[in-house]
Amino acid sequence: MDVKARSSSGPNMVSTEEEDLKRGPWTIEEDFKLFNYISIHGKGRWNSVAHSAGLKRSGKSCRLRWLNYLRPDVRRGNITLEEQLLILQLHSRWGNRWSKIAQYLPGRTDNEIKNYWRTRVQKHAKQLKCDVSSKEFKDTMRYLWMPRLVERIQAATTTTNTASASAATTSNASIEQMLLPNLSYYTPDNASTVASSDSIETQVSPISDSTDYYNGVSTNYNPNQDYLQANHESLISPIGSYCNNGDGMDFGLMELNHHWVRDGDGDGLHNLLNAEDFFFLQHQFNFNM
DNA sequence: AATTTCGTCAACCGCTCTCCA
DNA sequence: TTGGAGAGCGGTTGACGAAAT
Repeated sequence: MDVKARSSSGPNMVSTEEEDLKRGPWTIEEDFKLFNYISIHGKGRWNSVAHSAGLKRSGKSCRLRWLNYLRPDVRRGNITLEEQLLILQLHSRWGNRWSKIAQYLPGRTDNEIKNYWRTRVQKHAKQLKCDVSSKEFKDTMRYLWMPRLVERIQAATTTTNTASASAATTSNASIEQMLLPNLSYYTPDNASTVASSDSIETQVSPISDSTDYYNGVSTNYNPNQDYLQANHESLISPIGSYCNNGDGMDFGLMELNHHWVRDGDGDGLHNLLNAEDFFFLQHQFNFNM
């Protein structure tokens, strides 16, 4: 938050002609008010939502809080390998179009993806002593990093196969559909074709037109539900109240989220690059310089 | 054990876009 | 056609916990 910009009217408050607007971290009570208001009335105009919900917040602030934290379909937790790969692919295509990239990662927010890129990817670019926008770094991502991620995803999938054949059938289908075309996509042999093509758009599908893509995962995970219910016993259940108010309460999206494997793979063990990967990449990168 | 540095993430700002009267 | 209001987007910042010294 921008402390410098805060008014002298009090902590976390900013003066306006109409009222003092609160800023800074949201309290549980504020979350509760906003969540319950939208559960009952839907979203509407954010300024009126803020006012009607009894929040001394700007509409902008309410919108952001809803989108990044409170909405039922938001996913929290570590970025999975599949998501990492997708982010790299989509960023190579669109650059810093975070909201566009986020459309392809159900439940992830543009803010989260942006943070991920800045903290993880840019960090590794720095470690490799190159600019994240340089050709060298992009080539490293394309020809080394992404195939490496695919290998690890496939390895993880193989492990899953051993553990559970039926679950792996679904998982394999999803991963292969998403990733295997990209394995051939990111090869030096077809680099010139790839660099100028629109092929990514044909390989990954946005939420709106790819229902097949998300089939078959049974996990029902709603962290916000956990959070809010843990803190507010009287809170209206998202499940119970969202289905019929018709203004953006999209439980279809919650179903779509289930596509992503939630097995804890996004933890330290599977961060963007583990030590082995990093040495591998560093060696390759220096070799290519 | 205390201090410093680093990494992550929530939330803000300012700008642009879109819609509507 | 135009101007205002609201929404959305990308960049940036500060708080805070974890890791390192």
